[in-house]
Amino acid sequence: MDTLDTTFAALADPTRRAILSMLLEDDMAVTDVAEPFEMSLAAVSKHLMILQKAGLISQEKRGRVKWCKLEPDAMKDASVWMQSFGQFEAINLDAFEAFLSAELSSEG
Amino acid sequence: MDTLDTTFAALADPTRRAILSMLLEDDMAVTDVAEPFEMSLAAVSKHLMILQKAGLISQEKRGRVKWCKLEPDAMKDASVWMQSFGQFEAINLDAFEAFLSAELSSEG
DNA sequence: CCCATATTCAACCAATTGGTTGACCATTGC
DNA sequence: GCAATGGTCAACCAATTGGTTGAATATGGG
Repeated sequence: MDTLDTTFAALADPTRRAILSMLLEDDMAVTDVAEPFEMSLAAVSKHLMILQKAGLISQEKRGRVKWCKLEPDAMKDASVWMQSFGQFEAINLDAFEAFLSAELSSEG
Repeated sequence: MDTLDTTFAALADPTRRAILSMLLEDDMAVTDVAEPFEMSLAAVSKHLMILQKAGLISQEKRGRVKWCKLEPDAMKDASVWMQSFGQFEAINLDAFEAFLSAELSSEG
């Protein structure tokens, strides 16, 4: 299972991206995640499954409530992959990292 | 048409990602793009259409040959969107843009 | 215990996706 | 002119996707 496949596929749906944005604020219960969407709870539950399988969220059941938590690290591989394209075409990663450390040290 | 939808969907297929990687090297004719894949030319042609509609490549016909060119800027929105989830020091865009200007000015 | 709440499961459906094949159109070169 | 080359179109197919509904499961509270 290529993780880039599942990551990009998970991100290709606007409902799922909206859910991720919501979770950026705070962890949420499934029912609360579903509330703003004009679709059934079951549909949102499926979206959450897809996000979980992609590793983009984790879910923990406490009592009868299942809490959803953003797992932003799961975006890293996809982000790095994209980085080799884009306006990053000419990027020299080593140089960029050196630049970043220079920035950090000068910012004190 | 949400461009994030089409961008992420386009990137969710391994064949299309492979094509983009190939085009990173150089512009290519449709037939040459198709050559390494174990699928019909028509199938690859469809993939190229999807990439083009997502803006990730452009295609220009010269004679009977259609040339495919990577259009990396089309990844920018998606990249920025992902970046809002943080954690990725390495692709901090502000820093990256500063890096690019520094690169440009030093290259003369 | 019993009801309400929280969530998933299962069956189903329409639309989309990723592939095939064969016909078709455009261009090039002998 | 005509055959070969480059590429798309159209019809088709199986698998997947994103949604529905109704039933099922688990938990919590009076």
